[in-house]
Amino acid sequence: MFRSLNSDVSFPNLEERILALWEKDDAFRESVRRRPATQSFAFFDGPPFATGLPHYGHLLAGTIKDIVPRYWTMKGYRVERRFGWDCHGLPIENLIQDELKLHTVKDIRDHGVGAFNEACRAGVLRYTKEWRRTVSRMGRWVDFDNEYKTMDLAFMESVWWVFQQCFEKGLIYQGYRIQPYSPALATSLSNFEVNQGYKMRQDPSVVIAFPLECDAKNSDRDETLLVWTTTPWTLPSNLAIAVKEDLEYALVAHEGHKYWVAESRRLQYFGENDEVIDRVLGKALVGRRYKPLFQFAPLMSEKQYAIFAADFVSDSDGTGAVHIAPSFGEEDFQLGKAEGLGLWDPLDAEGKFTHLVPDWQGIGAKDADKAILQKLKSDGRIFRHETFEHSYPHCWRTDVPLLYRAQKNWFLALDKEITNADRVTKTLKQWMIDSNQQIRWVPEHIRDGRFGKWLDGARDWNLSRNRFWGTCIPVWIAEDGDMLCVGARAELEALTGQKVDDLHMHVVDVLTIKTSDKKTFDPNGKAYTRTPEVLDCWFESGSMPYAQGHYPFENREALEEHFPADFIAEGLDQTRGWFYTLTVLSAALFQKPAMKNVIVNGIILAEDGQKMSKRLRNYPDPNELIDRTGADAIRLFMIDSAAVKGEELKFSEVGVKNITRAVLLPLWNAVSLFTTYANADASKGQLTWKPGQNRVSGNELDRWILSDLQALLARVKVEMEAYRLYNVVPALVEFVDDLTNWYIRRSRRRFWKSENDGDKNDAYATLYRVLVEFSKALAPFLPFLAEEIYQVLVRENDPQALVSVHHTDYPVFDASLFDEALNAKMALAREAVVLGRGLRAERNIKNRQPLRRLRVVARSEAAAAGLRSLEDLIRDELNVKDVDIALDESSFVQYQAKPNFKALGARLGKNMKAVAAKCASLSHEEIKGILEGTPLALEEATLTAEDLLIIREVSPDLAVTATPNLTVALDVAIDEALRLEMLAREVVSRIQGLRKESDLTVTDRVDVSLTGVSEGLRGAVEAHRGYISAEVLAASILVEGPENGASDTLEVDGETARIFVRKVG
RNA sequence: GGGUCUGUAGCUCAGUUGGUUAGAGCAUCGCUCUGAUAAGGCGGGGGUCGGAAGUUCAAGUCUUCCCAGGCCCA
Repeated sequence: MFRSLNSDVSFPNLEERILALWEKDDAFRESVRRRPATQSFAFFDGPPFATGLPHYGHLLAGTIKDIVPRYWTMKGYRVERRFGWDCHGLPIENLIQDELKLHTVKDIRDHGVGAFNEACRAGVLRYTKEWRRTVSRMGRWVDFDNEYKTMDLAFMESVWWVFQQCFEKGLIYQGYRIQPYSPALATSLSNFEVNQGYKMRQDPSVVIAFPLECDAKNSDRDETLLVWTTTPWTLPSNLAIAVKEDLEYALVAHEGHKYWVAESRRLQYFGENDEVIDRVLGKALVGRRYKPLFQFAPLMSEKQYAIFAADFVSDSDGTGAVHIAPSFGEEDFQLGKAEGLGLWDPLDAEGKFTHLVPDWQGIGAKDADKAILQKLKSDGRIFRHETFEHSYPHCWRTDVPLLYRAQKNWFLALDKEITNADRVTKTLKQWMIDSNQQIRWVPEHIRDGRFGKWLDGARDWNLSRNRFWGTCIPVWIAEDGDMLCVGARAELEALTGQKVDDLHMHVVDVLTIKTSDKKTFDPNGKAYTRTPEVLDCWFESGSMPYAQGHYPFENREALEEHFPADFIAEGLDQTRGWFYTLTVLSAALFQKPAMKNVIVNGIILAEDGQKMSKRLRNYPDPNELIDRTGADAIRLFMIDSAAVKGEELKFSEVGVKNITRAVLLPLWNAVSLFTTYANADASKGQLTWKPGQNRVSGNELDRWILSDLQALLARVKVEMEAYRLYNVVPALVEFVDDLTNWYIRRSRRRFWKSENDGDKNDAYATLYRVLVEFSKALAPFLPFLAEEIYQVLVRENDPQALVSVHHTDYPVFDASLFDEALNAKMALAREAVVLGRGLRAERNIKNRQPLRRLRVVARSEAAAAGLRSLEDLIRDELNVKDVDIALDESSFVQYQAKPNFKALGARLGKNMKAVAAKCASLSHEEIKGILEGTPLALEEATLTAEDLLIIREVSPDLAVTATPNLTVALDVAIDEALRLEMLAREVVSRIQGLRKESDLTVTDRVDVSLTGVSEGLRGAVEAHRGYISAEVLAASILVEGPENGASDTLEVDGETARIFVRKVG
C-alpha cells in the first residue's frame, strides 16, 4: 500500500525526482493560483546582475526568499514572486568593452553607441539559464517566466515616471561634485571601483614659492609663501592658497629671501641658523594676495590668488600652506564653493590639457607633471623637489592613476520639503528617517544602527553616470537653459512627433524635441537637447516596486495592494544599496517605507574564515555541492545559523553533512520504518487503521508526541511571524529528536507485536498523523524531503489529495491535542531514564543485564503521580524488573544548602554574603526541617524552602544520583536468575545479528543451533527458551545441534557457545 | 579616522529582567545499545566567558576604556 523506501537513500536523486514532479504538476504556479488574489502577501525580489554566476550569498538570500513566501502561501496568502534582472550599468558595459576591445569612451563613440548598446542588450542575459538552473535546483520557487528586466521598455518608462515625480517635486538639481575620474576610461568611477585599485606609486613632492603681493599694509616686504603639493598638474588650475587660522607661521630669512612657513615645519626646510624675522598666526596671512604661477586661468572672482583660512590644513606634512585648485579635490572644491572662486578645469574628457593650457596641450595631466616642474624650475618657483612613495588609487581596468575632478552631475536633494496626502510637511530626509522607524528589521539593530546612522548622515544622491547603457536621464534642455522633464513614452512622442519604442540613448537621442507649449511638437518651437547622462542603475532597482508592474501606466490597483512590500530579504551589503534606494524613492513618491519586514543576511565566508575566493579555491563549487549533498541540507545548514540575522557564516561542507546525518536521515528512517511495518501488517491483514484516519489513543506515548507537535507548531508560528528564522530550525531539530529517539524508540515493539490489537493501530495512526503534519510544518524549510514524505504517505494513497504538500494549509496549533502536564511528566520520565543510564555506566553494568529495582524519588506528589503513569516506559528502557516511585529520599541523600540568590538577594542586599555563609553550614536535619515546612529564623532573615537550593550529596557506595528534580537509586545486585536472563538476551542479540547479516526479512523464521555450550548458557537457554524463540522467530532451538548456517561465537561473562542460524525451509 | 557588528571549550554556537556549579552540537577518547537508523545512549578530558577598570550583596550579562576581527563609510 505504501511505496517501500530504500534506507540508503540518495537525497540529491530524490530532489531531482521531486523537481520533475513539480514541473509535471506545475506545482509552483498552482500554489500561487489556489490562494485568493484578495489576500496577498507582497514580496519584492532585488534584481541581481546577470553578468556573473550565483554564489553562496545568493543561495542564502534565495533560501530566505523561498522559506518566508512558502510559509505565507501555506498560511493562505497569495504570494507572487517575480524574479528580476539588473541589466544596466558598468558590469555589462565593461564586459562588452572587453569583448569588443573598446578601451575608452572615445572607442565606444567611434564604434557607435547604438552598436555598443545593442551588444550590451544581447549579452547581458547570458547567464540567466545558469541562474535559473541553480536557483530552481535549490528548491526556490520563483517566477522566471514572468521576470522583470530593468532594460525592458515598460520598466524604463516607469523609471522615467519616478524621475519625473522627483523632478516635479523639485528634488532634482544639477551641480558639481568631486569624483574619482579615470582618464583612460573617460569616466568617473564608483567608490567600489576605487577601492579595488589602490597601489603604491611614486609621485613628486614639491614645495613651490609663491611671492606675496605688496599691499598697503605690507608695502616694503618682499615675502614668499612656501606651498606644498604632490600634484603639479593641478598647479595651472591654482586659484587660491589656504592656511590654518590658529597655526603659527614663521618668516625666515634664507639666502637673501624671506619665506613664510609653518613654525612647526620650519626645521624641515631651514637650518637652526636661518634667522626668524617674524612669527604670526595664520589669520594674519589670510587675505593677502600672491603672484600666480601661470596666466592660463581667467580672472573669475575678486578673491582669486588670495590666501584663505581652512580647517583641513594641517602641519603634519608639507609647509602648512596648501595650494587650492577647486576643480581638483574635495577640500579645494568646498573652499572654492564657500568663497565663490568658481571652477576652472583645463582638461578634456581623457584628462589631457586642452587649448586652455597651450604649453602642454594634448599631454595627459599626470604625464605633464615633469614638464610643468621644469618650467617652474626655470622660473625659479621651485623651492624643493623630492619624490615620495604612497598608496594611490588607480583605475582598476587600465591601471592608470585616477584624478579627483569636479564633475557636473544630477542630484536628488534630500533637504527639500515634501507634503504628503495628509498635509504633513517634512524634508525628504525626515520622511526617510520616519519610514525607517516603521520597518521591522531582522536583526533589529540595523534600524537604528547601520541603516539609521547612514540615513542620518546621508548626502544628496548623485543620480547621473556618464555612460551609455542605461536609462537616459529624461531631461531636455533648451539653449536658454529651460528644462523639460519627460515622464512617459507618450509625452516624448507628443514632443517629437515620432513613434518611440525604446528609451535607450541611441534611440532617444536622435530625436529632436521642438515645442512651443512644452506639450506638443511644433516644428517652429524651441529646440531642446537631452542632457547626456544616464541614470545610476541603483535608481532603477530602487524604482523596482513601481517599475516591475509598469506603474502607473498599468496595474494601478495592484500597486496599491502590493505596496509597501510585506517582506524583502537581502545581504548586509545592501544597506547602502537597495535598502537605501528603495527607502529614498518611496519616501520621495509616497512618504512611506517600501517594505514592512526585512531579513538581512550576513556574508558567507569560506570554511577557513576568509572571504570565498576563486583564486584561493577555499570553497566547493555550489552546483557540485548541491549534487553531492542535496539542496535541503544546504538550506537547513544556512538557515540554522546566525547568517539569517546579519552575522557572518563560515560555510563548511562538514556542517552540511552533519545536517543530513542529524536531521534528514533520522527523519527518513522514521518514514521508512513506518512504511515497512505498515506494509507488513497490511499484508498480514492486521492493519485495521486506514491512512488519514485519526484515532483517539489512550497510549501516553501517542498523546505525548501529538502534544509535543502542538508545542512545536505554536513555537514556529511565533518565530515565523517575527521573521526569526534562526529560532525555527532548532525547534524542528528537537522535534525530530523527540520523534525518533523517544517516541519511535519506545514504540518500536508496538509495531512489531504480532497481536492485532488496538494499541498497534493506535501507534500507526499516531505516527502517520505526526509524520504528515510534520512534513507540512517542514515544507517551507525542507521543500524536497517534506514533499517526498507527503507523496509517499498521502498522495500516492489518495488520488483526491492535493498534489503537493506545498498546496496544503500550514498546520495550526490544536489546543485539544496539547497537554502541558503530559509534556512535563514525559520530560521528567526521560530525565529519570538519563540518570538511570548514567548509574549503569558508572557501575559498568550493561543494559542487557536486567536489574531488580530502580527507585525514583520525586519532589512532589503530582510529579510522583506523573512518573507512576509512565513506569512501564522507565522499566523497559532501563531494563529493571521494578520501578518504585517515592517521595522520601532521606535514606540515601545528605542535604546541603546554597542560598537562592535570586529570591534572597533583593530582600537582603548587603547581608547576602553573611546569609550565604550560614546557608552553607546548615545541617542535614536543619535543611530537612525547612523542606518539611518549618522556617528557620536567622539573625538577618527567616529562611523558607523557597530561599534555599538543595544540594543532594550521595554516598559513593550507593548507586544514587540526584538533580533538583529527581533522585534516582539503582539496585545493582545481580543474582543468578538475573544473570541467566542477561545471558538469554546475549543469545538473542547474537542471533539477531546473524539474522541481519544473512539479510533475512523481519518476518522470516529460523532454526537455531548452539554447540560447545557452557553450563551457564545451557541453563539460560533452558530457562528462557520461550522468550528467545519469540524474540528471534525461532522454529526450533537445539542445544548441541547441527553446525549449519550463519554462525558466530558468543563469549560473555566467562560463558561460551557457537551459534548457528538458518532460515526455515 | 568614523559608524556598526562580533569575540564564551579544539571547532560551530546558545546563554532570559544581572542571581545555583557557564551549557549544547561537532570533534576526540572510553564504555554501551540496537528486529528502523552510515544511527542511538552514557561518561571523560577540554573554559582566566578578548583585556582592564567601574557599578552592585552579586557581572558572561550593565557602564567606560583598550585589544583583535568582519562589514560599511571616509
